[in-house]
Amino acid sequence: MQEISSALKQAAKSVYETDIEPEISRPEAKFGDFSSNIALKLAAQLKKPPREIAQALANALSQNPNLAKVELAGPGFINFWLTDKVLAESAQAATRPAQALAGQEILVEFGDPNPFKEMHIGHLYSYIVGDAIARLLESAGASVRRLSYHGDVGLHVAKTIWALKQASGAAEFQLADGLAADTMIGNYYAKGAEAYEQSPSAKDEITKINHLIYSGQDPDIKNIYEQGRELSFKAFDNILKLLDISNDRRYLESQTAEVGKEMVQKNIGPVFEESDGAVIYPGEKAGLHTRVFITSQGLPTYEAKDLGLTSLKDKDYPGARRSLIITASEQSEYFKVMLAALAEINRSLAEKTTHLAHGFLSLSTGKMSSRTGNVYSATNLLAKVKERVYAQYPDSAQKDEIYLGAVKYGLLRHHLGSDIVYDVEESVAVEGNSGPYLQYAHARACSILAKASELPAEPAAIESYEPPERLLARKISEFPEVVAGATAELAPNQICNYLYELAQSFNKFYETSRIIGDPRAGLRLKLVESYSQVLAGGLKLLGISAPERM
RNA sequence: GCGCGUGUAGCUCAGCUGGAUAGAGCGUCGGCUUGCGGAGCCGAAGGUCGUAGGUUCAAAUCCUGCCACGCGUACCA
Repeated sequence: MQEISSALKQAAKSVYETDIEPEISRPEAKFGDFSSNIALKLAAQLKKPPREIAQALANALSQNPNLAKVELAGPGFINFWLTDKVLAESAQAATRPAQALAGQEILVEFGDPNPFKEMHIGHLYSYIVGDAIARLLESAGASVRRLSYHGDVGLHVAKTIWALKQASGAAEFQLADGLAADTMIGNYYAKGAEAYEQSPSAKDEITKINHLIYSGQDPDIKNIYEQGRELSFKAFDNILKLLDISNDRRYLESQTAEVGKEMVQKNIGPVFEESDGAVIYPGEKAGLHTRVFITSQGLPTYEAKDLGLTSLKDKDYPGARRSLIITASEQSEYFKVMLAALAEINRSLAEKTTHLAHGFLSLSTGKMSSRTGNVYSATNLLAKVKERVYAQYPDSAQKDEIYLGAVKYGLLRHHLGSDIVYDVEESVAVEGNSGPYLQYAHARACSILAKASELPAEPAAIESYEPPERLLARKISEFPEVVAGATAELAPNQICNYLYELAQSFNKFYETSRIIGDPRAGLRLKLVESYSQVLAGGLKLLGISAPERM
């Protein structure tokens, strides 16, 4: 691809004395392996018919030994066919990802559930998509630091602690294990939140607890708080371990408050303004919202704290080239304001920081009500899918890989910005575009390879492909480009699309091409091998396992 | 009101840095199996790409207006 591009560039230069960066694309199979619209682009500039230009450029490339055929088509496209030999080589090499980000340190913040509350499905989505993006960056050679940020202060904490005090204190936490710990915390929060709404006396007590948490004066509260926070994080760890998602460092809101407040106060005048006793950033001057950074009571808001967080990250990772923050899209506007303020304080830090918004996740059945904290929890969703998969695969040793793959793929296959309506049945359906479908596709290929390995090796020296073989080889060879594109655009769903198409290509090939025992077994086995490696590699980028049987 | 996002087949979604006849899954209808895992393959029906304009050789894709839905809009996070 690179080679065709530079050859075209050369040709344009020598024939027409013009500099242009040719666009090469992957057209439908009938239009060749690669295609360029360069002649159409040049037509206006050179004031010549596009087909004439295309013909001249095609002639210049027709002698290239790696190309089997160069043709004109349509209004002036140039279509290229690789020789089967070159195609075979590129399919073989497809499993090696390009190291475009080698040596770069990149920070990725995602997940961000709050302790003293249950992790809900929005956090689950954020974790899964953030992890996939981190994996993409890692595959390109980057050193990724997975970070998260947690609201460990505030009214929600007081509500949970109030409910804990009503029960027997944090001691009960000790009893819960695995995913149950998270559910238990959620239950306490729900009790506290309900009491806060329903009972004036409870509301007073909760407000009082909130102050005591800040002051740290009451040893009993302090004890419950510290234990509760630790156990909350343990509960999150249990979920993350299950999901095979790692987390390098947690930042806490209680750490960022002072740093952020200081940053704001130092910049009152040049950046921030005082208004009605509060300190604000006048975002309206730049078409953004004006937001409060320090309240009239002198407390830093989330805005100020997040400013502090960027500074903490910068101190901890001074060499980081980029810093991504992944959250739900409801925070998009807010982040623009925060980053605009940051740009005025520390331009280079703001420039390397990017906010990435994902859509809202809901379930095709069941509504969420966020009023009482009765949101749909991550553990509920996982349990539901697990139950469904366990019923379908009672004897499989891969039950857990299957249900986790179903959840991850079901979320990741969507475009990042759009809202998702998650359908449990669809996500576990084995026929259709699902995680289990791809896992099955992989297991089937592995089973062929396992059988073949028991037989004597077949020679692979066949010079040319039959059509179904060629289509599969072509699809396999696209993998590195797809990964590069998905990484550049931070779009894991492009990997999903590709893998699904890849599996379809394989199934078509498989339908017509006998492998074991066929005279072409050697060549075909090589294809199956590359295919299963690429499929497994692609699934790995999504954080999905590729079982050899299921 | 203003800002951001979304609007593509009955349903769920790809495609959006302009390119060839707008794709897939589910669902519907029809076909394929004395064989490597049929969880598959082949075919049919199904589309004013929200809408009206504009730019262009070429628009689902870019620009503008309008409509619908979601989110945000100063002391919550």
